[in-house]
Amino acid sequence: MTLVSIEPRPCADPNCRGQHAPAERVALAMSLCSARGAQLTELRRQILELLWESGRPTGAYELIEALKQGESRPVGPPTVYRALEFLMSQGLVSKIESRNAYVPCAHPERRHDCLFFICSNCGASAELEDLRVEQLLAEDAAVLGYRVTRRVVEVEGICASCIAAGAA
Amino acid sequence: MTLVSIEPRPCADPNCRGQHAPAERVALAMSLCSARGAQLTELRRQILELLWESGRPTGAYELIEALKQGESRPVGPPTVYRALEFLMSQGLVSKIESRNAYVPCAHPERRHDCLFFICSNCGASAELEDLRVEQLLAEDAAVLGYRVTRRVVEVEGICASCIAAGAA
DNA sequence: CAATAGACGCAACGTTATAACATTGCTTAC
DNA sequence: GTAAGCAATGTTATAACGTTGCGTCTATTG
Repeated sequence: MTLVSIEPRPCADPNCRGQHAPAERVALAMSLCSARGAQLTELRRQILELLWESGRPTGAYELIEALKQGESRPVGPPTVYRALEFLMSQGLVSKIESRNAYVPCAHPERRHDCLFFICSNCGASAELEDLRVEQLLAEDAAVLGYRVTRRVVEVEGICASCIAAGAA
Repeated sequence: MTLVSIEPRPCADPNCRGQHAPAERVALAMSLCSARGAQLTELRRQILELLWESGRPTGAYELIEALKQGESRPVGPPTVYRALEFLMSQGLVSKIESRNAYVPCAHPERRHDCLFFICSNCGASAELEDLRVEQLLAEDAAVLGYRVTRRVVEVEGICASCIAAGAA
C-alpha cells in the first residue's frame, strides 16, 4: 500500500468558518505538533476530534461521556483536563469561560486570543479574529499600565439561524 | 436629631477608579434601587458592601464565609447566589467569568458591559468603559448576524503596581 | 539495557452552582 | 382578623466543574 503524504496547510482566511472537515483540522494539528516537537497522542487527538465533531462548546465531562461511548477505554476527569491543558497550550483549543466549555481553534498556527460569539439558543459558537479589538485592548492596557498575558472576549447573543428560525 | 438628606449622584467620570468609599457606593445603589422600585434588602446590601470592601473579585463561597464571620446569621449557597443574581440584574455587580468571582460595578446607572482588567499576581481588577470596543464588537456581531445580549471582555495580566514591585 | 521523562490511570477531594422544597413576613381582599 | 398572595430567604441535597497526589506504563535516548 502506498501512502501519499498530503502536507496540511493552514488556511489563509483568518475568519474562515466551518468549511474544513474535522479530519483536515486534525491533520493540521498533527502536522503542527510534529513540527513543534509536541506529542499529539492518541487520546489528545481523539479529544480534539470530538471537539471538532461536536460543533459547539463542549464540557469536560461531556468529553468523558463521549469517550466512554466510543470504542476507547473510559478515562477519568484528570486525564481529560490534562489533555485539554495540552491542547490549549498548543493553541489547538480555547476555553469558553462563560460556559465552562471548550472549543477547537480554527487557526492554531497563529498565536492569538480570538473573539468568540456564542448563541444562547442553539449553543453554537463562532470564532473571529479582529485585530482592531486586540489593538484597542492593548491601548487600554497600556493606559492602565497592565502587561497583558491573556484576553477573554466572549459575546453572547442569538445567532442568525436562530433568529431566522424565530427563536426568542 | 436632624437628618440631612444627601442625594447620592452618579460619578461623571466613566472611568473613575477607586476614589469613592464603599459607603458612598452603597448609598448610590440604594438610591438607584429605590428609584427603580427594586428591593435592595439588608442581605443584598451587605453582600454589595462586602464586594466593595474586598477590592478584588470575590467568590460566592468567600462571601458566605465573610457573612458567617460578621454579626449576621449564616447563609447558604442558594441565598448568596440569588442575591448576586439580583445585584447583577440591577447592574450593581458583574461576574468575572474567568475567575468565577464577582465584582461591584462602578457605574450601575449606565447599562453596559464593561471591560475588566485582572492582575494575575495580586488579583485586583480594574473596570473600564471603552465605547470603541463595544462598537467594534457590535460591528462584528452584525457581520455574523448575531443579536447581542451580553459581552464578556476580560483581560488578564500584571498590573502596574505589581510590575513596579518586581512581580513576574 | 538502564535511566529518564512524559503521559496516563485512579481514588479521593475541593470548588462552584443549582434543584427542590419549606418557611417567613409583609400586603391586600374579603 | 384571617385567609390568600407574593417576594425573599432558609434548608437539604446534589449536580457540575476542576485538582491533588501518587503510582504505573511507555517511549525515547544515551
